[in-house]
Amino acid sequence: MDITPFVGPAFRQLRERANLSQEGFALEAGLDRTYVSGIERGVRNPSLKSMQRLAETLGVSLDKVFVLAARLAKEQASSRTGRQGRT
Amino acid sequence: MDITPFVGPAFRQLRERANLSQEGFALEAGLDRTYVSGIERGVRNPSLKSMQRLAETLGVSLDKVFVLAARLAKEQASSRTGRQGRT
DNA sequence: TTGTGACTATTAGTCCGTC
DNA sequence: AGACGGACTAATAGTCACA
Repeated sequence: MDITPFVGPAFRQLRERANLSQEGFALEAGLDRTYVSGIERGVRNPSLKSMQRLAETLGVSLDKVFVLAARLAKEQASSRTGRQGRT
Repeated sequence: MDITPFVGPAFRQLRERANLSQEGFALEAGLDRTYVSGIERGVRNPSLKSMQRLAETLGVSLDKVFVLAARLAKEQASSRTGRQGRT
């Protein structure tokens, strides 16, 4: 299962949970706002270190981001087959 | 916690568990052997897609690689404090 | 069977802006 | 507040000869 399209959305969800704007988030992480935008939309292919920086800024361990991404991937897969995910 | 130095070793551990040589593994993944070597040793900073490709070749989801990496990071941290990890 | 330095082509990541 | 584009520089992808 390819979870790469869901890593960006996972970051976005965590950022929104933390009540950060994209720009504020990017600034804190020391990255460009347009780049973070691209990552969240899944159109960029970030490096390991970039993702680590983003995770660190959000105060979560990187593996949790990927676990969330995997969950999002499964939710979308099951929504297409009508199966119910975590409520 | 920065788990980036443990992502490469996590890949290595999974590869060895699968009884693959670095060369055979690289070949299957369609990558250069020396490139895989660099990733496993943690001297490379691979992109999300590169890691996805490696995980796919190993037949595991990417989040599991990161969970393993996080476990390795914790094990090393606790080994320095004398605490015992998973046996 | 793997590690390493050096290399080029490609992409990550920045900075300017508009919508 | 965020999507999106162009042009740019720094870093990575991917390869090789050799240890």
